[in-house]
Amino acid sequence: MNSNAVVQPRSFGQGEQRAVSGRGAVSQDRVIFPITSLSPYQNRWCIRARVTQKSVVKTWCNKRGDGRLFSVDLADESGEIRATAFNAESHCGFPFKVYLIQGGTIKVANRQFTSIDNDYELTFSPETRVEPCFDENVCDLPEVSFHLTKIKEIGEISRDRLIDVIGVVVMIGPIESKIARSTLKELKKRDVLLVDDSGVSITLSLWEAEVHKSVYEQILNCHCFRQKISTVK
DNA sequence: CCCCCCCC
Repeated sequence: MNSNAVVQPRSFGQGEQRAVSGRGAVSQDRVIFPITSLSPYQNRWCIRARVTQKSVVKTWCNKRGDGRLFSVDLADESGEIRATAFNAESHCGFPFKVYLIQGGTIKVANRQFTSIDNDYELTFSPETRVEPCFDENVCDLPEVSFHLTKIKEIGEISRDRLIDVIGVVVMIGPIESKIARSTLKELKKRDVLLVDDSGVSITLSLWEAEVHKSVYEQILNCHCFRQKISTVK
């Protein structure tokens, strides 16, 4: 995969302006749609959103093909949406700032891979345009928002949903070495015990690079964790 | 179009 092939989405042209329809916020001559109003049936929209999370650029190779992708979580006053850019649209220099984003495909989100509370997600296309937003009121836009699940309620949530948990690390296990059954690869594993104000504890398993994250070593400090549910013991 | 997340 050649990183030189990475292309920035086109910015709005200088003289290119949209007619203002008379309702909704307006930013840099664009009518702004709330993130929660986006759906597959809505094809003319522009959102004004803050980047609250971003992934590393990931490459994949499987029987369906290969490529690279990058995803960001976007938030405005109405809510959040996950956005993914593939191949030519993927670019890694997306700082945690506010952008006007227009164009792309809205599809049904897979809740297995995001805790964002939105039925849809956005896929960047060659038509997607991204422009830094310079409005004064962008400071009103939310930063990361967690949708917290109480540890006591984790058992009631369907398997394989990604959830947010806030808790205290009360016990840290040793770093262990395991052999993956499928690949026979050696894996580092560490269990920590997490407790919250619902009075219940749960084991949080850390793998590989996660094992070394110092955030888990601060016993009795409070942190937010965005984790996937697997087997509940 | 990713979407793997492993061990006991």
